[in-house]
Amino acid sequence: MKKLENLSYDELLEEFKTLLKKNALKFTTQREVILKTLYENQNHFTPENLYLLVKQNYPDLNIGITTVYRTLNLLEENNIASSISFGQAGKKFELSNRPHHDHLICEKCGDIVEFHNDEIEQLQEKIANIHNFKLTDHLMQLYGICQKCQED
Amino acid sequence: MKKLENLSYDELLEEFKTLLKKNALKFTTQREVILKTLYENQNHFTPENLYLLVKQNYPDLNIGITTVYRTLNLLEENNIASSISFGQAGKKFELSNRPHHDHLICEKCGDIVEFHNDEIEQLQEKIANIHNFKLTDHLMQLYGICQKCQED
DNA sequence: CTGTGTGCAAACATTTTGCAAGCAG
DNA sequence: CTGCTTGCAAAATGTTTGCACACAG
Repeated sequence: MKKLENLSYDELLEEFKTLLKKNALKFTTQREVILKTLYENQNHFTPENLYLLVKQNYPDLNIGITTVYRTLNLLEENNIASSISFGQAGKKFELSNRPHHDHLICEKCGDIVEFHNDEIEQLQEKIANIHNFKLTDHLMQLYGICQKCQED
Repeated sequence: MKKLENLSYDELLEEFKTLLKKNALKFTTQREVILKTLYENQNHFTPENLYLLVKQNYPDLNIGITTVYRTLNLLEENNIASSISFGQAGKKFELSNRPHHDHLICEKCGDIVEFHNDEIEQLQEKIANIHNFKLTDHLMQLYGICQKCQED
């Protein structure tokens, strides 16, 4: 699997075009706009949110939410985007070009600190191997009280 | 928050009854049967799966899936059960009386393997310390493809 | 030109809500 | 008795599919 971390928009776009060509799929305005919107707003989007933002930013392009779903699934299947599940609240998607990180979350003030720890990631691989899983992703969130809130 | 790890069924039931009494809620056959079925099948259930199993095990009790949803939410709100999200595939629930563990989840078939790794938990503590957080909890889910699905 | 992509509406799947009847306390 | 609880049906929510027209290659 190709590593997409830290790609610029143009590089990401090339990646997307290559993938489309390889599968005899077509490069359309809708697909381009969705990728661009995801890139320009380094955020986690629900399909609905993304749909509304695209509609707002490109009012002349009469995009349908169906296309947003189809494109997000296409991007995810090809590892250009990834999603996190939220129960019946649905999924949130983000591009795969950001460096990997996990979250340390303060339960009192909601502050989020990003961190990365290779040692843990290696142990996670090891655990997956033991169970014969091919690891594709992980979610690690540590909950606690930050220093500031401990002092209050 | 009360610690429910390793409680027997009777203790769990007492916990549940106390909770119901405290909130002027009623102890019904349906609620008892749902708790019991969760306990006797130390498994992760979707509401649908649990509903079908209860129907099968108690054919005389004409239970509705609505009640299963309502009871699972009640149990979760009161920390007697907890759930994991699966995008549009919904949630899976398990009782909270079991020793701490994390989850390895197959993205294709939804199968869940439990694991526990002290080394990782110690590293998590260390990370929290570096950022001056007092750790209270964590969520760690590894996503991958299980051996069976890799073969397909 | 050919066949993929699109938007729309309808279908689906999962979960929640409104309601009248049932039953625990 | 009182009012919480239940099952049913309908609604709500989120996502996918069928179709005829549009358009990229």
